[in-house]
Amino acid sequence: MEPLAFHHHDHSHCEGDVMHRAEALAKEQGLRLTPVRKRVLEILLEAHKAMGAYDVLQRLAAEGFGNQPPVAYRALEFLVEHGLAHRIRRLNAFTACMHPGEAHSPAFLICRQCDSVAEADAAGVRAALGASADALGFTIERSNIEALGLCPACKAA
Amino acid sequence: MEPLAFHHHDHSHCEGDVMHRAEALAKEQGLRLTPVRKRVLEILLEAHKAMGAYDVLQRLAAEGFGNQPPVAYRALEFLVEHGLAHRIRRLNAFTACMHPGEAHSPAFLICRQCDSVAEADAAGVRAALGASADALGFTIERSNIEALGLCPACKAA
DNA sequence: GCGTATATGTGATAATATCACAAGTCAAGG
DNA sequence: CCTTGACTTGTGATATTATCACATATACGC
Ligand SMILES: [Zn+2]
Ligand SMILES: [Zn+2]
Ligand SMILES: [Zn+2]
Ligand SMILES: [Zn+2]
Repeated sequence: MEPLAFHHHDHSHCEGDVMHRAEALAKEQGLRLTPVRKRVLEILLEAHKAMGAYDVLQRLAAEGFGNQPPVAYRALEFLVEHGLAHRIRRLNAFTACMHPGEAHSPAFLICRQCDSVAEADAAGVRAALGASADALGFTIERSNIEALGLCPACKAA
Repeated sequence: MEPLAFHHHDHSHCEGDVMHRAEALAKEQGLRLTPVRKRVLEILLEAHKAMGAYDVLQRLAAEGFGNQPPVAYRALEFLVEHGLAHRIRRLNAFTACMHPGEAHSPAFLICRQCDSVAEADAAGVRAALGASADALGFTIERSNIEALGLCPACKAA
């Protein structure tokens, strides 16, 4: 898992690459990556940052899709459900997954200055959390791990 | 840090105990634990689970306090700000801190069945998260760590 | 093609959160 | 005592986020 967000990279390439993997994944798992869903994923990838459902909706409406909230929420829900996007609760927002297919429950690093969001490796974090939960007899099914702070770029400035 | 929530305990005692510590803490730090703020903390302690701002507001209104959202939100914000309560983003809700004073950035274990919320020790989790962030040059200022799953009681049933 | 499950469009509404401004409280300092 | 300024609360309005209900359309298995 590479930490794309905080390093310079050919973004158009990363867009295409992730999109390509997402489509392959959908085919492989028999998911229906319909036009709306695909477009929402593209929008998230283009933005390369967390977007609110209504921001996404605005883009969709401008392109001739429905303009009611459920249109955006349903597509986003689908993407999150199938690991193609993530929900950032701290921001009431969504972001494309940069590592579709690689089973992961990432941690999110959110820059309070520039609003960029990076997926960090959370294997160690999950292990520690699991240990704490075990000690209490609690069984974890899902988890949200989000950190707010300053990204390298904003720290420099 | 004891995991109160998932074990039987004399709840009225725990209420009084935590409240007592919170008041001592407020005095010590020159915080103004006004009637509304104190009452909100009591309400959260009585409930012993996460409550939405509007649930709290309803209780306040019934007791003669203001009945507009800012009344609840301001008190809750104050409590969170000063470590007397926590915000559970996954639930859009708030819960009293069971360990006021003890500096901690806890992890929350949320039962999807009975909605109980426990604060788990997150020292190890924070360390792991910090390491992941360091590797990306990201500086963490705050973090939310929330896990959804089944508590011991609901697992048994 | 037909029937069924799934997906989308659309209007309405619910739930959550913030803004703006007036009025009240409180603790110094003069 | 009175003024002043910081903080707190009350209140109405509004913004933002999310879901419901139901009709229509599309895709898929047969
Ligand atoms: Zn991801
Ligand atoms: Zn930044
Ligand atoms: Zn706590
Ligand atoms: Zn439970």
